[in-house]
Amino acid sequence: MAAGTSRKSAARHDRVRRQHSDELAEDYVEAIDELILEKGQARVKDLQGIFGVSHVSVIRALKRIEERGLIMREARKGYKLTASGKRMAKESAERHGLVVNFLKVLGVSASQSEADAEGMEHHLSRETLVAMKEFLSANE
Amino acid sequence: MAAGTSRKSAARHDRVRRQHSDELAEDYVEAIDELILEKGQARVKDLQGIFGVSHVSVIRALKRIEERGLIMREARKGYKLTASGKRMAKESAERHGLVVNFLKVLGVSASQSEADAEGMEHHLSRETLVAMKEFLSANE
DNA sequence: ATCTTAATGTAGCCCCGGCTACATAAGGGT
DNA sequence: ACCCTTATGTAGCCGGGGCTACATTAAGAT
Repeated sequence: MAAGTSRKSAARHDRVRRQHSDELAEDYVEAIDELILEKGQARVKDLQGIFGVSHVSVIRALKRIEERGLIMREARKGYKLTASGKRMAKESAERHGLVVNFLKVLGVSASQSEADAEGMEHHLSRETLVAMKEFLSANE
Repeated sequence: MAAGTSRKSAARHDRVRRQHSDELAEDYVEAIDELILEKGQARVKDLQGIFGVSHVSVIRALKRIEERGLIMREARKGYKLTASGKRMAKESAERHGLVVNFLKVLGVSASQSEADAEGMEHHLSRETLVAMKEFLSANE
C-alpha cells in the first residue's frame, strides 16, 4: 500500500461488521435446514445443543432471524425455513463445501479444514470463491 | 459429516467468538504500528480517521487494548506498542501479507485480495497458513 | 497572555450476543 | 385427571462496539 495510507478504511470495517451480523443468521439457517433434514423438525432445544448457548440466546436469535424473513414458526414443530431462508441455507452450504474442499486440496487436514472454513466462509467475495472453484477443477 | 450430527459445535462457536474479540485488538495494534512508522506517532484522531468510527469508540477500544498490555500511552504523543503489542503487530502484518499474496496468486484481483484478506485473516489456523505458504513457494 | 479551535475525554444511550432466574406451556407416566 | 419433567418464553443483567452531546485539555494565532 502507498506510504502514508493505511490499508484499513471505514468502508472495510463497515463491511466486516455487517458480515459478522450475518454469520449468526447463516449459521442458524443452516442448522435448521440440517435439523429438518435429519429429524423432521428444528426446535429451540436442538439449536441450543448445536450452538452450545442457552435456550434464551437461541430464542432471541430466532426472533431476529424471523423478523428478517428467513424462518417461520410452525405449529408445534419448531421452525422451518422460508423461501429466502432456504436460498440462504443452500448458498451457505455450497459455499461451506467449496471452502472445505479447497482447504483440503491445499493440503490442510480434514478437521482443520472444517474449522477454518467455518471461520472464513462468511468473509469471502464472489471473486475469491470463483477463484477457489477454478483452483479445485484444476487440481482435483 | 455423519448423519445426525451437525458440523457445528459449542467449541467451534466459542472459538469464533474469541477470534472476533481479537480482531479489533489486532487491527488497532497494526494501525498504531503503521502510524508510528509513517508519522512518528499514533493519536486518537488518526485512528478515528482510519477506522471511520467516532473518537469515543477509539478511546474506549484503546483503553481495553491498553488493559490487555498491548499498548501504552505516551506523554503527548499518543500511543505506542508494548513488546507484546509489537509482536502481535508483526505477526498480524506477516499473516496479512501472506494471505493477500496467496489470494493474488490464486487469481483474485489485488483490491479484492486486500478486502477478503482483511475479513479472513483472523480465522486461519497455523496449519492453513503453512499450507498457503507452501502453495506460494510452489507457484510464484 | 488570551482567545479560539482542535483534540481528547466523559456521560449516557442503542443494539446485539452472552447469561441466570423465574414463569408458563407441553408432554408423558401412572 | 394429575403430577412431574422437559421445553419454551420473559425479565433483567453484563460486556462490547456503535453513537451523540457535553466537558475538558492542549495547541496555535494574534
